[in-house]
Order: sequence, then structure tokens, then C-alpha cells
Amino acid sequence: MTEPPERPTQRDIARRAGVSTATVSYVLSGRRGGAKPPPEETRQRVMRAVAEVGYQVDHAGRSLRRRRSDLVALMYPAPSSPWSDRLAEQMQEAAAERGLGVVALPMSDSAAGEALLRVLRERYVDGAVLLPDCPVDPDEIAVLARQGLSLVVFDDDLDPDGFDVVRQDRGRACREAVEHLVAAGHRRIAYLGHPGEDRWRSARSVKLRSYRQVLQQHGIGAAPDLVLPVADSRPDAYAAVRELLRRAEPPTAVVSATDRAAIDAVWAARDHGTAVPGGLAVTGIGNIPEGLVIKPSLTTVGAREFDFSAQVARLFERLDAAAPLPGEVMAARWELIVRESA
Amino acid sequence: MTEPPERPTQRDIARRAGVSTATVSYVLSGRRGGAKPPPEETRQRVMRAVAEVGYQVDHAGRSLRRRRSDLVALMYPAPSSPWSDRLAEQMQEAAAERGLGVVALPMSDSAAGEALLRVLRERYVDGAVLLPDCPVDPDEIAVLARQGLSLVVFDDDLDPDGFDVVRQDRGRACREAVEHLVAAGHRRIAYLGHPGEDRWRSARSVKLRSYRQVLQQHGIGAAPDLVLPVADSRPDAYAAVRELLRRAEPPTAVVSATDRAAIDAVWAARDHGTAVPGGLAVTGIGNIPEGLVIKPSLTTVGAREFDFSAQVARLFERLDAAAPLPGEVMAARWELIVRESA
DNA sequence: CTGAAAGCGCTTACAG
DNA sequence: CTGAAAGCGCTTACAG
Repeated sequence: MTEPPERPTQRDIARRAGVSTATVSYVLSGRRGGAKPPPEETRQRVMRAVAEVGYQVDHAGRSLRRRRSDLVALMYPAPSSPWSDRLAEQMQEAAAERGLGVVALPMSDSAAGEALLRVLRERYVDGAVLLPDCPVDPDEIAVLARQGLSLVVFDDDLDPDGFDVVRQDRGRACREAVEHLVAAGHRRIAYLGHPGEDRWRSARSVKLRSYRQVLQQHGIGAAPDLVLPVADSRPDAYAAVRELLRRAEPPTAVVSATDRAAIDAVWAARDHGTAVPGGLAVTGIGNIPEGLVIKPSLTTVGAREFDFSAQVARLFERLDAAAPLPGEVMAARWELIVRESA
Repeated sequence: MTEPPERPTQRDIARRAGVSTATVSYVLSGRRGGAKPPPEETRQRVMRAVAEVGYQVDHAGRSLRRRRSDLVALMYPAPSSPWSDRLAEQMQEAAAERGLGVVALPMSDSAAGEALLRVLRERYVDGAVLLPDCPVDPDEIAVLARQGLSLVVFDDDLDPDGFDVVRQDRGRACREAVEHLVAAGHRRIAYLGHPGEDRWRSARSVKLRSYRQVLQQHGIGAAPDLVLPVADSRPDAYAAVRELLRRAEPPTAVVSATDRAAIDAVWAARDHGTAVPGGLAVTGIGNIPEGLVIKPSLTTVGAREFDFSAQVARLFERLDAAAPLPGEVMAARWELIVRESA
């Protein structure tokens, strides 16, 4: 027989230590308004009881009373990337200094993604950073902020409104990349995109739109058979580029919505005997560290600094603020980073 | 002036709709014991009030009363991988069907990792899956399970004890990989490991120990300068292998603790003009999908099926169980997967 | 210095 | 069919 699981409460500790629950709470939290903390002898008795029964504070009780969860979230579009990993790490370091926890919310496009919004709506967390391309309704963001959730949102369209907005200017940077290819004389330019990208709301499909826009400006018809939804799968990207190169009229350049797929494009070209950039120019989007490793190194678009400390600091500033802070615009501009592959 | 953020409560809704908070709760939860739900007219009034003020249930209140958080966690060692992403996705799908949420807890090795344990200890979540190599004290796992947390733990050493254990038998599989290289005649075998791996508790350092053990069994002295802590960084792995190949006596084979670093070893060899596997045999550990894409395809060690549905199903079975379930052992064996690179 | 008591927002057995 | 009331575990202003 497994005995029914029992979590001891502060009442159990109080009984055991012969004190009130108030004293238990004071000892455990180390808080006591302005007053002096309980004397050492009492403290010892309480701590002994805590150790004996293995007491752990109950989050639900504490957070109901304190009106805060001491937890922050990082929401990002799945799959994870070196950038989301890096941000998670920096958030954890800053949070740990304050005794807070961090949870990651990888959003997939399915109904399951919608379920994750509950974590913000129902106040499992006190604040969150939203990386670009999370499928979240902008109106909802403002509502969440108005209800007191601390929010730092990466978005190029949204205006701050009780939450902070980090501008990356991704559209300009992506267009620069395509311009770079056109300026080099390329006319048959393929695009490796996210599956379903052309059905996404405007801000999320910025990469595909940038591609189309620049081609159109230069009077280059965007051949539909050069747009392939393979950027989220390395095997698919590799296979797609091999297929492109076997065509009668292969493209001379590729823009990929992800650096990962761009790297596979480089390998596909190499394995096909096509020189990069001579036979096929390749540009990625995202600037992941791996792009520096390959030969030729990857031309891409993204932030230069692998660092989110300003944004993380701002989140905690917002969390610490006594009164709600007005929304602020921060810059973390994407740039065209020309290396060897294009 | 930003007005102080206010979240409406069920009392506000009740007042507005002219009903009791009990009725509000019944309408919102759709529950009513065995009894009939409130009539349509009442329901409408409540729902209108909910919409008007943008009411969202408060997690702390609900979970304190219900004694459950309706949230489960996935804990895994940072950085994320295709496997952790896949598991997160499968957990989210299964959780969404039940109206539960999923949070990811990427554990880094720092103090920040320790802070994440609070999420389990203080009952932010009802259950969790722990992927291998999370730096969590085994004793603590049993304590958490005894307090009613539903736990499915990937571990080759731990015995089930109120939680389920998934056995991968990673040691055997890793030794097979090294044996495979020795059998092919290799004697100078380098190892790309995790930084700090030789200071980890036994179960976590299984890869390094497997490498050393097999070499020793065959009387091959493991040269310390062939063990490099670069497996978690693609740029570092690439640079390290280039350096290895420039040595007077370069290794003829490489075992990497991660497939990612193994793939970079392959590129480093190619870029150095060394044939793989002819000049340098390369074996990874982990079996990520990318290993199928490269040329030559990657010989590695890992689970064959990119699927966690059995483990996810077990977690939810445990969550749904009326009485605590005894611990069970599940198998998800790692295997040596011989492809082209070794 | 310590404890009794109120109350955070919710759910639910129970009385009416 | 509906509502008053208790109580989940905690914290904290307040009285003693």
C-alpha cells in the first residue's frame, strides 16, 4: 500500500516547534516588516522541525497571499535556437540573483500553443519576455500588461503600451540581404521559408514579404517553385536544395528564413559539386554562432551581439517597480552581416 | 498616470451578473458535482459580465483550493536539442487535450539551475518528465514523488520508487561505439566531451567513462591531450578538431559526446582535406536528425525512434490516477547506429 | 517578542 | 436551483 502523499504545512511545523504559524512564516521568510526577527533559539526549533518533516513552502498559498508568483517566463516560437537558449540562460542568471525562477514556453503553432497562453493569462508568472514570432494576439498583450503583468516584447510593429517593445527592424535587414543578392547580379533567387509562412499574420511573415518585395521592386518575377517551406527541418532543407540544383534552370542564390537551413543549403551545394558562393550564393537569417564555423562562413542577417542583458535588465526593472512603468522602446537592430557565402 | 493594474475577481463578476460567486464558479468551470448546471439564462448573464470586464481565472486561488496546478514540467539539461524540443512538443499535445499547460525547465549547471528545482519542490507543477543528465539529487527525486508529484525520470541507475524510470542503457551503447572503433583498428581515439564532465556525478559522466573504460580494457592508454571539453559548442568543436588534425600524430578516430560536435568534426576533417571515415572516423552520441543529412552520414549512438509517446502517456496516467501508482521501469534503449562516418 | 485573526481568490459540500 | 459559508496554505498588520 502506498500511503497517501502528504505535504506538511506550516501548521504542522508550528505544532511541532511549539510556536504559532506566524512565527514559522517569519522564520522561513526572514521577513518581519521593520521589527526584529525571532530570537535564535526559536529559529533553531523551527528549522529543526522543518528539516524533520521535510517541509517545503507551498507555492499556491504563498502566491495567493503575496499576489505574486516569483516566476517569470520566456516565450519563444518552437523549435528552440541558440538565441532562445541564450536568453533563457541570461534570464535564469538574473532571476536567480533575486530568488526567482524562470520557465520556458516554446510555442508551437498548434492548439497546444494556445494552451500556453494560459500561463500568462492566469498569472502563473509575474512577467515574461516574448521573442519575435510568437503567435500571440497583439491586443491580448496590451490587456495582459494592463492587468499588471510585466512584459518585454520583441516586435517591430507593436507600440509600447504598458509593456516594453524591442525593435529589431527585421524587415529592413531582410530586405538588405535580398538587395545584396540582387546587386550581385542574381535573378533566380530561391527562398527557404517556414511551413505555413504565407498564412501568418503580417509581422510574423516579414521574411517572406521582404523577399517578395525586393524581387518585385526590381521587376523580378518571384517564381512560386522557388519558394520552399523547408526552413524548419534540416533534412528537408538539404533535400530541397539538392533538388533545386538538379533542375534545368537552377537558382543562383538562396535566401533562407533560418541559418540552420542555410547551412544545409551550403552543404547540399558542396555535396552537389556546386561552389559557394560562385555557383550558389547563400544567405541565412538569424546569425547563429554555427554560421561562423562553416566554410564558407555564412552571410546572414541578425543581431551582432549574442547578448540580451539590456532586455533582461528591463524586465526585472519592471518587476521591481513600485508603480507601473510606462512602455519604452528599446533597440536591438538586426543587420546584414556579409561573410563569405554570398 | 497609469492607473493601478486591477484584475477583476469572481466577486466582481458575481456582483455584475447579480448572482453568487458560487454560480460564477459553476458557470466558468462547467462543473457541478452531479447536479444540473445553471440554466442558460444565468449562464449568459455570467458570461456577458466575464466578457465585459475581461475576467480571467486566477491561478493561485484555483490551485490552492483544488490542490493542483494543472501544469506539468519538462526538465532537461541546457542547451536544448531536437530531442528536448520533440518531447516538449509531444507533452504539449497530450497536455492540451486535457486542458493542461507545459513549461520547460532548461537546467544549466550554475546556481540558476538549482533555482529551477523550486518549481518542483514548491509545487508549481503537478508532474514532470526529467530527461537524462539533469543535475538533480536522486534522493530528492524520491522525496518529491513521496509528496505526490508525478514523475517520469530518464535514468539508468535510479530504481523506481513512487516514480517511473526510463532506462536507456546509455553506458552499454556508448561502449559499443568505442568498441566499434577499436575493432576497426583505431588506437588514437580522441574524445570531445562536455565541459566539466569529469567532475560530474557518476551517472552524468557515463559518456566519458565509457570511452575510458573501453580503451583501458584494450590496453590503450587514454592520452589526456586527446580529451577535449568542446562538445557543447560548435565553433569550439570545429576548431579543436582542426587543431587535432594538424598535430604530428593526429588521432584516427573521434568520439563526440554530442552529435552536433561530431558533425562539426566531420566538416573540420573535410575542410582539412582529411577523408571521413578513411582519414578520420567520427562517432557521435545522441542520434539527432541532422546526422542523416550530412555526407558521410553520421555513425552515432541513441534511440532509434524519435518518439516519446509511451513516456508522455505514462506521465498522464500517473497524473490521472486516483491513488499513487507504484514506480515502473520503462525501456527506451539506446543503440549503436552504424552509418557512414565510422 | 509572540500569537490570534483576517484575508488573498477560488471551489464545493451543504442548507435552504 | 441558488447562495452562504468554510477552507485550501500562506503572510502580515495588529493586539496583547
